Amino acid sequence: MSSLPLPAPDDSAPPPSPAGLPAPAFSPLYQQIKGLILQSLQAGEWKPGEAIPSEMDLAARFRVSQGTVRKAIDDLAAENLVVRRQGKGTFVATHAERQVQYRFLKLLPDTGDAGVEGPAERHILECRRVRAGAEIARTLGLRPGDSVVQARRVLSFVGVPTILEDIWLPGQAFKGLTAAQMASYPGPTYAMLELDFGVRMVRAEEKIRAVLPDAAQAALLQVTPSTPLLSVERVAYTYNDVPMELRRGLYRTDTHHYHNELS
Amino acid sequence: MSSLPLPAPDDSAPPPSPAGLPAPAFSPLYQQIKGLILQSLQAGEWKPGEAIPSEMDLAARFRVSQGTVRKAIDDLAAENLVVRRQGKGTFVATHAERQVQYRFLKLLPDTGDAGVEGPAERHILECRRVRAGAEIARTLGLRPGDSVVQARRVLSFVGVPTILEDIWLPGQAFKGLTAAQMASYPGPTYAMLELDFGVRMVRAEEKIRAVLPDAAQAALLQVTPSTPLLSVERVAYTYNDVPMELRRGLYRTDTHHYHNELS
DNA sequence: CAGTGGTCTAGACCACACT
DNA sequence: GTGTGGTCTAGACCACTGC
Repeated sequence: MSSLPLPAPDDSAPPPSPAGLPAPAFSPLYQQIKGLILQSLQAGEWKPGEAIPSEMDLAARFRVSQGTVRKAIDDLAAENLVVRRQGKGTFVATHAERQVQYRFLKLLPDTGDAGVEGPAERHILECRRVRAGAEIARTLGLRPGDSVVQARRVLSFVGVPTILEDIWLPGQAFKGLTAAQMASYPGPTYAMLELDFGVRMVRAEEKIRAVLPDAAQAALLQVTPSTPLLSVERVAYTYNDVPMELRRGLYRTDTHHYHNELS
Repeated sequence: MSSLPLPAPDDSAPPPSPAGLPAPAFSPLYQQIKGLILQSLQAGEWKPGEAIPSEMDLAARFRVSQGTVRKAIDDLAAENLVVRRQGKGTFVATHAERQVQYRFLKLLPDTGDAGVEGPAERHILECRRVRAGAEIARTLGLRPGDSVVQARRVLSFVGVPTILEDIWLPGQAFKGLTAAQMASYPGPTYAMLELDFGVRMVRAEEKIRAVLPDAAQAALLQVTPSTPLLSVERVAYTYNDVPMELRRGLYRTDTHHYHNELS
Protein backbone atom coordinates (compact mmCIF):
# COMPACT_ATOMS: atom_id res chain seq x y z
CA MET A 1 0.00 0.00 0.00
CA SER A 2 1.05 3.59 -0.50
CA SER A 3 0.08 6.72 1.33
CA LEU A 4 -1.73 9.62 -0.23
CA PRO A 5 -0.22 13.05 -0.90
CA LEU A 6 -3.18 14.86 0.58
CA PRO A 7 -4.22 17.82 2.74
CA ALA A 8 -5.19 15.70 5.75
CA PRO A 9 -2.54 13.06 6.51
CA ASP A 10 -5.31 10.48 6.48
CA ASP A 11 -5.55 9.52 10.11
CA SER A 12 -9.00 8.07 9.64
CA ALA A 13 -9.83 4.70 8.18
CA PRO A 14 -7.35 2.05 9.26
CA PRO A 15 -4.51 3.02 11.59
CA PRO A 16 -1.03 2.96 10.04
CA SER A 17 -0.02 -0.05 12.10
CA PRO A 18 1.17 0.95 15.61
CA ALA A 19 4.32 -1.10 15.14
CA GLY A 20 4.67 -4.54 16.60
CA LEU A 21 1.02 -5.50 16.37
CA PRO A 22 -0.05 -8.82 14.87
CA ALA A 23 -1.86 -7.26 11.89
CA PRO A 24 0.13 -5.15 9.43
CA ALA A 25 -3.32 -3.80 8.46
CA PHE A 26 -3.17 -3.34 4.76
CA SER A 27 -5.64 -0.77 3.52
CA PRO A 28 -6.46 -0.43 -0.15
CA LEU A 29 -6.41 2.98 -1.75
CA TYR A 30 -10.13 3.09 -2.38
CA GLN A 31 -10.81 2.64 1.32
CA GLN A 32 -8.58 5.57 2.14
CA ILE A 33 -10.52 7.60 -0.43
CA LYS A 34 -13.75 6.40 1.13
CA GLY A 35 -12.51 7.61 4.49
CA LEU A 36 -11.71 11.02 3.07
CA ILE A 37 -15.10 11.37 1.42
CA LEU A 38 -16.64 10.26 4.70
CA GLN A 39 -14.80 13.04 6.50
CA SER A 40 -16.20 15.59 4.07
CA LEU A 41 -19.69 14.20 4.55
CA GLN A 42 -19.28 14.40 8.29
CA ALA A 43 -17.87 17.89 8.17
CA GLY A 44 -20.92 18.96 6.20
CA GLU A 45 -18.95 19.96 3.14
CA TRP A 46 -21.96 18.72 1.17
CA LYS A 47 -25.43 18.91 2.71
CA PRO A 48 -28.05 16.14 2.65
CA GLY A 49 -29.81 16.08 -0.69
CA GLU A 50 -27.01 17.93 -2.44
CA ALA A 51 -24.77 16.42 -5.08
CA ILE A 52 -21.19 15.60 -4.22
CA PRO A 53 -18.50 16.35 -6.83
CA SER A 54 -18.43 14.15 -9.90
CA GLU A 55 -16.24 11.07 -9.98
CA MET A 56 -13.84 12.82 -12.32
CA ASP A 57 -13.56 15.80 -9.97
CA LEU A 58 -12.93 13.62 -6.96
CA ALA A 59 -10.42 11.55 -8.89
CA ALA A 60 -8.52 14.74 -9.76
CA ARG A 61 -8.78 16.02 -6.19
CA PHE A 62 -7.41 12.83 -4.70
CA ARG A 63 -4.97 12.14 -7.53
CA VAL A 64 -6.30 8.68 -8.23
CA SER A 65 -8.09 7.11 -11.15
CA GLN A 66 -11.82 7.40 -11.65
CA GLY A 67 -12.18 3.67 -11.05
CA THR A 68 -10.75 3.97 -7.57
CA VAL A 69 -13.08 6.81 -6.63
CA ARG A 70 -15.86 4.76 -8.13
CA LYS A 71 -15.16 1.84 -5.85
CA ALA A 72 -15.10 4.14 -2.83
CA ILE A 73 -18.46 5.64 -3.78
CA ASP A 74 -19.87 2.19 -4.44
CA ASP A 75 -19.12 1.33 -0.84
CA LEU A 76 -20.75 4.49 0.45
CA ALA A 77 -23.78 3.85 -1.72
CA ALA A 78 -24.02 0.29 -0.39
CA GLU A 79 -24.14 1.75 3.12
CA ASN A 80 -26.89 4.16 2.08
CA LEU A 81 -24.75 7.18 2.82
CA VAL A 82 -25.02 8.48 -0.73
CA VAL A 83 -27.37 7.79 -3.62
CA ARG A 84 -26.22 7.46 -7.22
CA ARG A 85 -28.39 8.77 -10.03
CA GLN A 86 -27.25 8.03 -13.54
CA GLY A 87 -26.89 11.09 -15.69
CA LYS A 88 -27.34 13.42 -12.73
CA GLY A 89 -24.74 12.78 -10.09
CA THR A 90 -24.18 11.30 -6.66
CA PHE A 91 -26.21 12.78 -3.82
CA VAL A 92 -25.89 12.83 -0.07
CA ALA A 93 -28.57 10.55 1.36
CA THR A 94 -31.34 12.14 3.35
CA HIS A 95 -34.39 11.08 5.32
CA ALA A 96 -36.37 13.82 3.59
CA GLU A 97 -37.19 12.04 0.37
CA ARG A 98 -40.44 11.22 -1.28
CA GLN A 99 -39.53 7.63 -2.05
CA VAL A 100 -39.57 6.06 1.38
CA GLN A 101 -41.37 8.15 3.95
CA TYR A 102 -39.96 6.32 6.95
CA ARG A 103 -36.69 4.63 6.18
CA PHE A 104 -36.33 3.03 9.58
CA LEU A 105 -39.97 2.13 10.20
CA LYS A 106 -40.69 -1.43 9.17
CA LEU A 107 -44.32 -1.56 10.24
CA LEU A 108 -46.64 -2.22 7.32
CA PRO A 109 -50.43 -2.41 7.12
CA ASP A 110 -51.70 -5.96 6.77
CA THR A 111 -53.91 -5.00 3.87
CA GLY A 112 -52.27 -4.58 0.50
CA ASP A 113 -49.27 -2.39 -0.20
CA ALA A 114 -47.75 0.23 1.99
CA GLY A 115 -48.23 3.92 1.76
CA VAL A 116 -51.80 3.60 0.61
CA GLU A 117 -52.92 4.54 4.06
CA GLY A 118 -51.17 7.88 3.73
CA PRO A 119 -48.81 9.52 6.19
CA ALA A 120 -49.12 8.93 9.90
CA GLU A 121 -50.94 11.45 12.03
CA ARG A 122 -48.67 12.47 14.85
CA HIS A 123 -49.67 13.56 18.30
CA ILE A 124 -46.94 14.86 20.56
CA LEU A 125 -47.79 14.09 24.17
CA GLU A 126 -44.75 15.69 25.70
CA CYS A 127 -41.30 16.97 24.95
CA ARG A 128 -39.06 18.17 27.71
CA ARG A 129 -35.51 18.21 28.96
CA VAL A 130 -34.59 15.82 31.71
CA ARG A 131 -31.47 14.38 33.32
CA ALA A 132 -30.31 11.10 31.88
CA GLY A 133 -30.69 8.03 34.04
CA ALA A 134 -27.95 5.43 34.12
CA GLU A 135 -29.39 3.27 31.37
CA ILE A 136 -30.22 6.08 28.96
CA ALA A 137 -26.82 7.63 29.56
CA ARG A 138 -25.01 4.42 28.88
CA THR A 139 -26.91 3.77 25.67
CA LEU A 140 -26.30 7.28 24.35
CA GLY A 141 -22.71 7.45 25.49
CA LEU A 142 -23.41 10.19 28.03
CA ARG A 143 -22.80 10.56 31.73
CA PRO A 144 -25.70 10.01 34.12
CA GLY A 145 -27.26 13.39 34.86
CA ASP A 146 -26.42 14.85 31.46
CA SER A 147 -29.26 16.70 29.78
CA VAL A 148 -31.42 14.74 27.38
CA VAL A 149 -34.50 15.66 25.40
CA GLN A 150 -37.32 13.26 26.11
CA ALA A 151 -40.39 13.11 23.91
CA ARG A 152 -43.44 10.92 23.83
CA ARG A 153 -45.84 10.70 20.95
CA VAL A 154 -48.53 8.61 19.34
CA LEU A 155 -48.66 7.81 15.64
CA SER A 156 -52.02 6.98 14.15
CA PHE A 157 -52.93 5.50 10.79
CA VAL A 158 -56.32 6.33 9.35
CA GLY A 159 -57.39 7.45 12.78
CA VAL A 160 -56.24 4.35 14.65
CA PRO A 161 -53.50 4.94 17.25
CA THR A 162 -50.88 2.36 16.32
CA ILE A 163 -47.51 3.40 17.68
CA LEU A 164 -46.56 4.85 21.04
CA GLU A 165 -43.01 6.10 21.11
CA ASP A 166 -40.65 7.43 23.72
CA ILE A 167 -37.65 9.20 22.28
CA TRP A 168 -34.43 10.26 23.97
CA LEU A 169 -31.91 12.57 22.34
CA PRO A 170 -28.67 14.02 23.72
CA GLY A 171 -29.52 17.51 24.96
CA GLN A 172 -26.16 18.85 23.87
CA ALA A 173 -26.75 18.22 20.17
CA PHE A 174 -30.37 19.30 20.13
CA LYS A 175 -30.53 22.58 21.99
CA GLY A 176 -33.82 24.36 21.45
CA LEU A 177 -35.81 21.40 20.23
CA THR A 178 -39.44 21.93 21.17
CA ALA A 179 -42.69 20.00 21.01
CA ALA A 180 -44.05 22.60 18.60
CA GLN A 181 -41.13 21.95 16.29
CA MET A 182 -41.69 18.21 16.36
CA ALA A 183 -45.39 18.63 15.76
CA SER A 184 -45.16 21.17 12.98
CA TYR A 185 -42.52 19.56 10.78
CA PRO A 186 -44.35 17.84 7.94
CA GLY A 187 -41.96 14.95 7.22
CA PRO A 188 -40.14 12.30 9.20
CA THR A 189 -38.56 13.37 12.47
CA TYR A 190 -35.17 12.27 11.19
CA ALA A 191 -35.53 14.72 8.31
CA MET A 192 -36.14 17.52 10.77
CA LEU A 193 -33.11 16.56 12.83
CA GLU A 194 -31.04 16.68 9.63
CA LEU A 195 -32.36 20.04 8.57
CA ASP A 196 -32.53 21.89 11.86
CA PHE A 197 -29.63 20.32 13.74
CA GLY A 198 -27.37 18.85 11.10
CA VAL A 199 -27.52 15.43 12.71
CA ARG A 200 -27.92 12.59 10.27
CA MET A 201 -28.97 9.15 11.42
CA VAL A 202 -27.09 6.72 9.30
CA ARG A 203 -27.97 3.30 10.67
CA ALA A 204 -29.87 1.79 13.56
CA GLU A 205 -30.23 -1.39 15.57
CA GLU A 206 -33.47 -2.72 16.95
CA LYS A 207 -34.30 -5.19 19.69
CA ILE A 208 -37.80 -6.55 19.42
CA ARG A 209 -39.88 -8.23 22.09
CA ALA A 210 -43.49 -9.07 22.78
CA VAL A 211 -44.91 -7.31 25.82
CA LEU A 212 -48.14 -6.33 27.54
CA PRO A 213 -48.80 -2.61 28.02
CA ASP A 214 -49.36 -1.01 31.37
CA ALA A 215 -52.61 0.82 31.96
CA ALA A 216 -51.35 4.17 30.70
CA GLN A 217 -49.86 2.71 27.54
CA ALA A 218 -52.99 0.70 26.83
CA ALA A 219 -55.14 3.79 27.18
CA LEU A 220 -52.98 5.80 24.80
CA LEU A 221 -53.14 3.07 22.17
CA GLN A 222 -56.81 2.43 22.88
CA VAL A 223 -56.34 -1.25 23.56
CA THR A 224 -56.96 -3.42 26.59
CA PRO A 225 -54.01 -4.14 28.90
CA SER A 226 -54.16 -7.78 27.79
CA THR A 227 -53.39 -6.90 24.18
CA PRO A 228 -49.89 -8.09 23.29
CA LEU A 229 -47.75 -5.43 21.64
CA LEU A 230 -44.43 -5.32 19.87
CA SER A 231 -41.76 -3.60 21.92
CA VAL A 232 -39.18 -2.10 19.59
CA GLU A 233 -36.09 -0.58 21.13
CA ARG A 234 -34.08 1.29 18.56
CA VAL A 235 -30.68 2.91 18.87
CA ALA A 236 -29.88 5.17 15.93
CA TYR A 237 -26.32 6.15 15.05
CA THR A 238 -24.67 9.00 13.18
CA TYR A 239 -21.31 8.71 11.51
CA ASN A 240 -18.59 6.75 13.24
CA ASP A 241 -21.15 4.69 15.13
CA VAL A 242 -21.92 7.49 17.55
CA PRO A 243 -25.33 6.78 19.14
CA MET A 244 -27.63 9.80 18.85
CA GLU A 245 -31.07 8.51 19.66
CA LEU A 246 -32.79 5.94 21.79
CA ARG A 247 -36.36 5.18 20.87
CA ARG A 248 -38.70 2.81 22.61
CA GLY A 249 -41.80 2.02 20.62
CA LEU A 250 -44.90 -0.01 21.28
CA TYR A 251 -46.49 -1.22 18.06
CA ARG A 252 -50.02 -2.53 17.73
CA THR A 253 -49.97 -5.58 15.50
CA ASP A 254 -53.65 -6.22 15.07
CA THR A 255 -53.77 -4.26 11.82
CA HIS A 256 -50.08 -3.97 11.03
CA HIS A 257 -47.02 -6.20 11.09
CA TYR A 258 -43.29 -5.75 11.32
CA HIS A 259 -41.80 -6.72 8.00
CA ASN A 260 -38.28 -7.98 7.56
CA GLU A 261 -36.26 -9.32 4.65
CA LEU A 262 -33.57 -11.91 5.22
CA SER A 263 -30.82 -12.97 2.90
CA MET B 1 -25.51 -3.89 -25.72
CA SER B 2 -24.46 -6.96 -27.63
CA SER B 3 -25.59 -10.52 -27.40
CA LEU B 4 -23.39 -13.33 -26.32
CA PRO B 5 -22.12 -16.11 -28.59
CA LEU B 6 -22.96 -18.79 -26.10
CA PRO B 7 -24.34 -22.32 -25.74
CA ALA B 8 -27.63 -21.23 -24.22
CA PRO B 9 -29.18 -18.33 -26.17
CA ASP B 10 -29.50 -16.45 -22.90
CA ASP B 11 -33.23 -16.41 -22.39
CA SER B 12 -32.90 -15.68 -18.70
CA ALA B 13 -32.13 -12.35 -17.13
CA PRO B 14 -33.91 -9.52 -18.90
CA PRO B 15 -36.11 -10.35 -21.88
CA PRO B 16 -34.81 -9.19 -25.25
CA SER B 17 -37.57 -6.63 -25.54
CA PRO B 18 -40.85 -8.20 -26.84
CA ALA B 19 -41.11 -5.50 -29.47
CA GLY B 20 -43.36 -2.52 -29.00
CA LEU B 21 -43.08 -2.30 -25.23
CA PRO B 22 -42.31 0.98 -23.49
CA ALA B 23 -38.90 -0.13 -22.19
CA PRO B 24 -36.20 -1.14 -24.65
CA ALA B 25 -34.71 -2.94 -21.62
CA PHE B 26 -30.99 -2.47 -21.90
CA SER B 27 -29.08 -5.14 -20.10
CA PRO B 28 -25.37 -4.85 -19.41
CA LEU B 29 -23.08 -7.74 -20.25
CA TYR B 30 -22.22 -8.49 -16.66
CA GLN B 31 -25.88 -9.03 -15.85
CA GLN B 32 -26.18 -11.53 -18.66
CA ILE B 33 -23.13 -13.30 -17.26
CA LYS B 34 -24.70 -13.19 -13.83
CA GLY B 35 -27.80 -14.83 -15.27
CA LEU B 36 -25.75 -17.58 -16.83
CA ILE B 37 -23.85 -18.28 -13.62
CA LEU B 38 -27.19 -18.29 -11.83
CA GLN B 39 -28.46 -20.95 -14.22
CA SER B 40 -25.45 -23.12 -13.47
CA LEU B 41 -26.00 -22.67 -9.75
CA GLN B 42 -29.64 -23.59 -10.12
CA ALA B 43 -28.83 -26.59 -12.30
CA GLY B 44 -26.49 -27.84 -9.60
CA GLU B 45 -23.41 -27.65 -11.77
CA TRP B 46 -21.57 -26.69 -8.61
CA LYS B 47 -22.82 -27.96 -5.24
CA PRO B 48 -23.20 -25.90 -2.05
CA GLY B 49 -19.85 -25.48 -0.37
CA GLU B 50 -17.92 -26.24 -3.55
CA ALA B 51 -15.81 -23.72 -5.42
CA ILE B 52 -17.05 -22.35 -8.70
CA PRO B 53 -14.50 -21.90 -11.53
CA SER B 54 -11.99 -19.10 -11.13
CA GLU B 55 -12.71 -15.68 -12.56
CA MET B 56 -10.21 -16.32 -15.33
CA ASP B 57 -11.85 -19.61 -16.26
CA LEU B 58 -15.31 -18.07 -16.33
CA ALA B 59 -14.02 -15.14 -18.35
CA ALA B 60 -12.61 -17.55 -20.92
CA ARG B 61 -15.77 -19.62 -20.92
CA PHE B 62 -18.01 -16.63 -21.53
CA ARG B 63 -15.54 -14.81 -23.76
CA VAL B 64 -15.54 -11.65 -21.69
CA SER B 65 -12.92 -9.90 -19.64
CA GLN B 66 -12.15 -10.87 -16.07
CA GLY B 67 -13.53 -7.54 -14.88
CA THR B 68 -16.93 -8.30 -16.30
CA VAL B 69 -17.10 -11.71 -14.64
CA ARG B 70 -15.92 -10.01 -11.49
CA LYS B 71 -18.83 -7.60 -11.49
CA ALA B 72 -21.28 -10.46 -12.03
CA ILE B 73 -19.82 -12.41 -9.12
CA ASP B 74 -19.82 -9.26 -6.98
CA ASP B 75 -23.57 -9.10 -7.47
CA LEU B 76 -24.05 -12.75 -6.59
CA ALA B 77 -21.88 -12.32 -3.51
CA ALA B 78 -23.93 -9.28 -2.46
CA GLU B 79 -27.03 -11.48 -2.62
CA ASN B 80 -25.31 -14.13 -0.52
CA LEU B 81 -25.52 -16.72 -3.26
CA VAL B 82 -21.75 -17.21 -3.33
CA VAL B 83 -18.96 -16.40 -0.93
CA ARG B 84 -15.58 -15.04 -2.00
CA ARG B 85 -12.45 -16.09 -0.20
CA GLN B 86 -9.25 -14.36 -1.17
CA GLY B 87 -6.53 -16.71 -2.27
CA LYS B 88 -8.86 -19.70 -2.28
CA GLY B 89 -11.73 -19.12 -4.67
CA THR B 90 -15.42 -18.35 -4.85
CA PHE B 91 -17.74 -20.85 -3.17
CA VAL B 92 -21.40 -21.68 -3.46
CA ALA B 93 -23.11 -20.40 -0.32
CA THR B 94 -24.52 -22.95 2.07
CA HIS B 95 -26.44 -23.07 5.32
CA ALA B 96 -24.02 -25.71 6.60
CA GLU B 97 -21.20 -23.47 7.71
CA ARG B 98 -19.48 -23.03 11.00
CA GLN B 99 -19.60 -19.25 10.96
CA VAL B 100 -23.30 -18.54 11.40
CA GLN B 101 -25.20 -21.50 12.73
CA TYR B 102 -28.63 -20.15 11.83
CA ARG B 103 -28.49 -17.67 9.01
CA PHE B 104 -32.17 -16.82 9.12
CA LEU B 105 -32.69 -16.92 12.87
CA LYS B 106 -32.39 -13.45 14.38
CA LEU B 107 -33.21 -14.36 17.95
CA LEU B 108 -30.35 -13.58 20.30
CA PRO B 109 -29.93 -14.17 24.02
CA ASP B 110 -30.25 -11.00 26.09
CA THR B 111 -27.05 -11.71 27.96
CA GLY B 112 -23.80 -11.01 26.18
CA ASP B 113 -22.84 -12.33 22.78
CA ALA B 114 -24.55 -14.95 20.70
CA GLY B 115 -23.48 -18.52 20.33
CA VAL B 116 -22.17 -18.73 23.85
CA GLU B 117 -25.25 -20.65 24.82
CA GLY B 118 -24.35 -23.34 22.33
CA PRO B 119 -26.54 -24.94 19.71
CA ALA B 120 -30.26 -25.30 20.22
CA GLU B 121 -31.67 -28.58 21.47
CA ARG B 122 -34.35 -29.70 19.06
CA HIS B 123 -37.38 -31.74 19.87
CA ILE B 124 -39.52 -32.89 16.97
CA LEU B 125 -43.12 -33.16 18.05
CA GLU B 126 -44.50 -34.37 14.76
CA CYS B 127 -43.72 -34.63 11.09
CA ARG B 128 -46.34 -35.92 8.68
CA ARG B 129 -47.78 -35.45 5.23
CA VAL B 130 -51.06 -33.61 4.97
CA ARG B 131 -53.15 -31.94 2.29
CA ALA B 132 -52.56 -28.24 1.88
CA GLY B 133 -55.29 -25.91 3.01
CA ALA B 134 -56.15 -22.86 0.95
CA GLU B 135 -53.83 -20.49 2.78
CA ILE B 136 -50.81 -22.79 2.90
CA ALA B 137 -51.31 -23.66 -0.76
CA ARG B 138 -51.46 -20.03 -1.81
CA THR B 139 -48.35 -19.13 0.13
CA LEU B 140 -46.35 -22.02 -1.29
CA GLY B 141 -47.68 -21.65 -4.82
CA LEU B 142 -49.52 -24.99 -4.69
CA ARG B 143 -53.09 -26.06 -5.30
CA PRO B 144 -55.31 -26.70 -2.29
CA GLY B 145 -55.18 -30.42 -1.56
CA ASP B 146 -51.61 -30.86 -2.77
CA SER B 147 -49.38 -32.84 -0.47
CA VAL B 148 -47.30 -30.92 2.04
CA VAL B 149 -44.95 -32.01 4.79
CA GLN B 150 -45.94 -30.51 8.09
CA ALA B 151 -43.63 -30.55 11.06
CA ARG B 152 -43.80 -29.14 14.54
CA ARG B 153 -40.87 -28.79 16.88
CA VAL B 154 -39.55 -27.02 19.92
CA LEU B 155 -36.12 -25.42 20.14
CA SER B 156 -34.61 -25.03 23.58
CA PHE B 157 -31.60 -23.09 24.72
CA VAL B 158 -29.75 -24.27 27.81
CA GLY B 159 -32.78 -26.35 28.65
CA VAL B 160 -35.35 -23.60 28.30
CA PRO B 161 -37.96 -24.14 25.56
CA THR B 162 -37.80 -20.90 23.58
CA ILE B 163 -39.13 -21.46 20.09
CA LEU B 164 -42.17 -23.40 18.92
CA GLU B 165 -42.22 -23.83 15.17
CA ASP B 166 -44.66 -25.17 12.63
CA ILE B 167 -43.08 -25.86 9.26
CA TRP B 168 -44.75 -26.54 5.92
CA LEU B 169 -42.83 -27.82 2.89
CA PRO B 170 -44.11 -28.80 -0.55
CA GLY B 171 -44.50 -32.59 -0.53
CA GLN B 172 -43.39 -32.86 -4.14
CA ALA B 173 -39.89 -31.57 -3.50
CA PHE B 174 -39.35 -33.37 -0.20
CA LYS B 175 -40.43 -36.94 -0.75
CA GLY B 176 -39.29 -39.24 2.01
CA LEU B 177 -38.58 -36.56 4.61
CA THR B 178 -39.12 -38.08 8.04
CA ALA B 179 -39.16 -36.94 11.64
CA ALA B 180 -36.16 -39.14 12.32
CA GLN B 181 -34.25 -37.38 9.57
CA MET B 182 -35.09 -33.97 10.99
CA ALA B 183 -34.15 -35.03 14.47
CA SER B 184 -30.90 -36.76 13.60
CA TYR B 185 -29.33 -34.15 11.35
CA PRO B 186 -26.80 -32.29 13.48
CA GLY B 187 -26.88 -28.86 11.79
CA PRO B 188 -29.52 -26.38 10.68
CA THR B 189 -32.59 -27.79 8.98
CA TYR B 190 -31.82 -25.72 5.90
CA ALA B 191 -28.46 -27.46 5.62
CA MET B 192 -30.22 -30.83 5.61
CA LEU B 193 -32.64 -29.71 2.93
CA GLU B 194 -29.65 -28.67 0.82
CA LEU B 195 -27.78 -31.88 1.34
CA ASP B 196 -30.58 -34.42 1.13
CA PHE B 197 -32.96 -32.73 -1.29
CA GLY B 198 -30.88 -30.25 -3.22
CA VAL B 199 -33.16 -27.39 -2.26
CA ARG B 200 -31.37 -24.22 -1.28
CA MET B 201 -33.17 -21.46 0.56
CA VAL B 202 -31.75 -18.24 -0.75
CA ARG B 203 -33.76 -15.51 0.93
CA ALA B 204 -36.77 -15.14 3.19
CA GLU B 205 -39.40 -12.66 4.32
CA GLU B 206 -40.79 -12.42 7.81
CA LYS B 207 -43.93 -10.89 9.25
CA ILE B 208 -43.71 -10.30 12.96
CA ARG B 209 -46.51 -9.77 15.43
CA ALA B 210 -47.10 -9.91 19.15
CA VAL B 211 -49.58 -12.58 20.21
CA LEU B 212 -50.80 -14.61 23.17
CA PRO B 213 -50.39 -18.38 22.99
CA ASP B 214 -53.26 -20.79 23.23
CA ALA B 215 -53.20 -23.38 25.99
CA ALA B 216 -51.34 -25.99 23.96
CA GLN B 217 -48.71 -23.56 22.76
CA ALA B 218 -48.21 -22.17 26.25
CA ALA B 219 -47.73 -25.66 27.64
CA LEU B 220 -45.13 -26.55 25.03
CA LEU B 221 -43.15 -23.40 25.75
CA GLN B 222 -43.71 -23.76 29.48
CA VAL B 223 -45.20 -20.31 29.91
CA THR B 224 -48.57 -19.08 31.07
CA PRO B 225 -51.19 -18.28 28.42
CA SER B 226 -50.90 -14.61 29.37
CA THR B 227 -47.25 -14.44 28.32
CA PRO B 228 -46.91 -12.35 25.17
CA LEU B 229 -44.89 -14.04 22.45
CA LEU B 230 -43.38 -13.03 19.15
CA SER B 231 -45.21 -14.54 16.21
CA VAL B 232 -42.80 -14.86 13.29
CA GLU B 233 -44.21 -15.98 9.97
CA ARG B 234 -41.45 -16.74 7.52
CA VAL B 235 -41.64 -17.59 3.85
CA ALA B 236 -38.34 -18.88 2.46
CA TYR B 237 -37.54 -18.84 -1.23
CA THR B 238 -35.21 -20.77 -3.54
CA TYR B 239 -33.89 -19.36 -6.79
CA ASN B 240 -36.22 -17.33 -8.96
CA ASP B 241 -38.30 -16.36 -5.96
CA VAL B 242 -39.99 -19.73 -5.77
CA PRO B 243 -41.45 -20.15 -2.26
CA MET B 244 -40.36 -23.44 -0.72
CA GLU B 245 -41.16 -23.15 2.94
CA LEU B 246 -43.67 -21.59 5.26
CA ARG B 247 -42.67 -21.44 8.88
CA ARG B 248 -44.70 -20.09 11.76
CA GLY B 249 -42.71 -19.57 14.90
CA LEU B 250 -43.57 -18.48 18.41
CA TYR B 251 -40.58 -16.95 20.18
CA ARG B 252 -40.27 -16.39 23.90
CA THR B 253 -38.79 -12.97 24.48
CA ASP B 254 -38.24 -13.08 28.21
CA THR B 255 -34.65 -14.21 27.82
CA HIS B 256 -34.07 -13.52 24.13
CA HIS B 257 -34.85 -10.75 21.67
CA TYR B 258 -35.25 -10.42 17.94
CA HIS B 259 -32.33 -8.40 16.63
CA ASN B 260 -32.44 -6.34 13.48
CA GLU B 261 -30.04 -3.98 11.77
CA LEU B 262 -31.36 -1.06 9.75
CA SER B 263 -29.54 1.10 7.28
C1' DC C 1 -25.05 19.29 -26.95
C1' DA C 2 -22.10 18.51 -22.67
C1' DG C 3 -21.82 16.32 -18.29
C1' DT C 4 -22.92 12.58 -15.32
C1' DG C 5 -22.80 7.83 -13.85
C1' DG C 6 -22.42 2.95 -15.94
C1' DT C 7 -20.05 -0.60 -18.67
C1' DC C 8 -16.16 -3.01 -20.65
C1' DT C 9 -11.52 -3.96 -21.63
C1' DA C 10 -6.50 -5.12 -20.97
C1' DG C 11 -2.81 -5.29 -18.33
C1' DA C 12 0.03 -4.78 -14.17
C1' DC C 13 0.70 -5.63 -9.64
C1' DC C 14 -0.58 -7.03 -4.63
C1' DA C 15 -2.27 -10.04 -0.74
C1' DC C 16 -3.45 -14.47 0.57
C1' DA C 17 -3.59 -19.68 0.77
C1' DC C 18 -1.80 -23.94 -0.35
C1' DT C 19 1.78 -27.05 -1.63
C1' DG D 1 6.11 -21.05 -6.52
C1' DT D 2 1.55 -21.17 -8.37
C1' DG D 3 -3.08 -19.95 -8.46
C1' DT D 4 -6.75 -17.45 -6.38
C1' DG D 5 -9.30 -13.21 -5.45
C1' DG D 6 -8.32 -8.00 -4.74
C1' DT D 7 -6.57 -3.49 -6.27
C1' DC D 8 -5.38 0.08 -9.52
C1' DT D 9 -4.90 2.24 -13.81
C1' DA D 10 -6.07 4.29 -18.42
C1' DG D 11 -8.88 4.68 -21.96
C1' DA D 12 -12.96 3.86 -24.81
C1' DC D 13 -17.60 3.79 -25.29
C1' DC D 14 -22.69 3.65 -23.72
C1' DA D 15 -26.99 5.35 -21.38
C1' DC D 16 -29.36 8.87 -19.04
C1' DT D 17 -30.38 13.84 -17.83
C1' DG D 18 -30.94 18.42 -18.75
C1' DC D 19 -29.64 22.59 -21.21
